[in-house]
Amino acid sequence: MNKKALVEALSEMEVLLELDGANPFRSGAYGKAVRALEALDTDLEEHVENGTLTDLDGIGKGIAQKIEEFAQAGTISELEEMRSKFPEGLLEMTLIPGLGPKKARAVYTELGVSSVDQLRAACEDGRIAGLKGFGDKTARKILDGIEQLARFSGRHRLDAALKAALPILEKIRSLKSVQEAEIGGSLRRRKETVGDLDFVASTKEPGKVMEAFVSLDGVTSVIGKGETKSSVLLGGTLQADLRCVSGAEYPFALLHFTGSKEHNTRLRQIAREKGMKLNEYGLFPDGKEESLRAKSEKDVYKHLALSYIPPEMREDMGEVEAAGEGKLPRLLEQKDLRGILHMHTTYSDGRPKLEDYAEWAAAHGYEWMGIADHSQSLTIGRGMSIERVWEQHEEIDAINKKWKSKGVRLLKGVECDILKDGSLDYPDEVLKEFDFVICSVHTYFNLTEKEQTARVMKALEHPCATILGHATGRLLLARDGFPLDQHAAIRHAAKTGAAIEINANPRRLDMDWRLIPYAMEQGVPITIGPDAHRIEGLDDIQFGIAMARKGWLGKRDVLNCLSAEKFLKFVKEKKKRSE
DNA sequence: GCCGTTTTCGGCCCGACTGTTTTCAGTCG
Repeated sequence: MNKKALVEALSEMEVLLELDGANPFRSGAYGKAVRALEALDTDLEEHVENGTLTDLDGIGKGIAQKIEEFAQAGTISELEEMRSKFPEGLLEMTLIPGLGPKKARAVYTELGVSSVDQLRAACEDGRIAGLKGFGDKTARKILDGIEQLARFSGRHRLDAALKAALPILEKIRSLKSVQEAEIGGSLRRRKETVGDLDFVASTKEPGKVMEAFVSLDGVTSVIGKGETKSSVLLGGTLQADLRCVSGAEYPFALLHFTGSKEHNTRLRQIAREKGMKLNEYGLFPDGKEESLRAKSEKDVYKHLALSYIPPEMREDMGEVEAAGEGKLPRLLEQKDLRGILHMHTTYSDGRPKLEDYAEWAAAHGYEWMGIADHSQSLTIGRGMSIERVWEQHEEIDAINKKWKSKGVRLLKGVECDILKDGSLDYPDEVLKEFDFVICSVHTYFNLTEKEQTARVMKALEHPCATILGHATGRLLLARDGFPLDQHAAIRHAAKTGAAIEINANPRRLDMDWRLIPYAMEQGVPITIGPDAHRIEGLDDIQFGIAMARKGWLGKRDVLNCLSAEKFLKFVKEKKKRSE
């Protein structure tokens, strides 16, 4: 069964029910089920076969039945029925910022408007402004929303968002009236893509801060400006929100605006169970108007009898329960890493010379660098011929001699293409000369899921295959990955003793962090690779670490934290296991 | 539609801002 299609179908149910004016808790239940499915780190099909769907939190009898129907028939009869009630264009209309299901339904029933184009016309000729509950400003807002929808998908890559946010944070912090300020939202949680930028600040003069915020450089329009909250558009495409609170409220506000929404909901439920109310201003015991005090987020969690949950984990994927039982892992930190692997040099399509990486490692306190240039068949990446491999190995030996006293070592790796039939891109006698082999798919993306899965699994069976590189080949916001049964690939990695890479390049961040818990459960170790083609690309390791943290990884789970000798020992053991 | 030793009904997290109202609904996060 196609999980993505199922998620889309259930999401559509949610919107259609909203349009239909159904009980909001009923439509919301579909949203909750969708999140449960997205967070699912086990095999969906197993749940369907074993009839254990209702074990999942948020999936009850009704939705389980619909999932089973979808698995059988490929569609859901009630969905088909609902679809016939509303024209297709209405769904698209609800994507327009500022236009929700209620207004969409009103323009449809009152004016017969059933597409974005018709809606634009109705805004322009004044019909919208004439509707009850609508006005000139609403019509204009809808037009703006339509334009915004057409111009960009609404999401931004983590690296771009961070780059835009940091200078703004600096400016907010530099304001005299601001005491503390921080980035919140999905950016603080280090999601691989973010919708907008959120900032939280503590101040005694929110008006001044609001004024300064809406007049920042780069602000192209002001979406809203209130006494304590403002939203602006940066460069016409990126929305930024700032919320101001008092110093005492700040920890609660930071927690609230970091989210996720689902995490907050869980925290509020816990607060209620303890006879308290949690909101962005404080934590209030029932009947009292004064909040419990907190100096930091840590104190808020403490009041709820939870250990501190780092922002990256706040996705309601079991972290609240684990924090309640004191079972949160100690998350990976940059200082835990001893080596970095997966970088390209002038031997293939990278800009740095081999020795540049040795220098960088010495300057940044790393013990080893796993060089991994492209293999011979990837001509577009200037892959290495066998002769070039020998040349590179000689040069690495020479560099290692020179750098030994500085405690830096280059490892002779390769990013070896997985060919169409699942075989590797060099003969065995060449492969065995590498210290490690990252296997990656760069070609034939259009095979079926079954074929791709078999292809990747076969590659992992090769004794010399150490690591599966960027598992799906996805490019965030640009290209979907090729179809791959990642659960099966993970199980096969476990069986063959292979590791799986978190490709830290912010365009990829592949394998997806949501699959990491499953890899851990199966006992598959993880490597973090920047896939660097320039020296600056090595800084991308931070994004890989962030994904590792989102996947609850600690020092023990990540091969980068081993010494070079221990890492090579891992490679050897893998060879033995697959032979 | 989901959920449950306050359980099979009656709840379901909470608040800011906007635009339209004349006290509030809709949208968003």
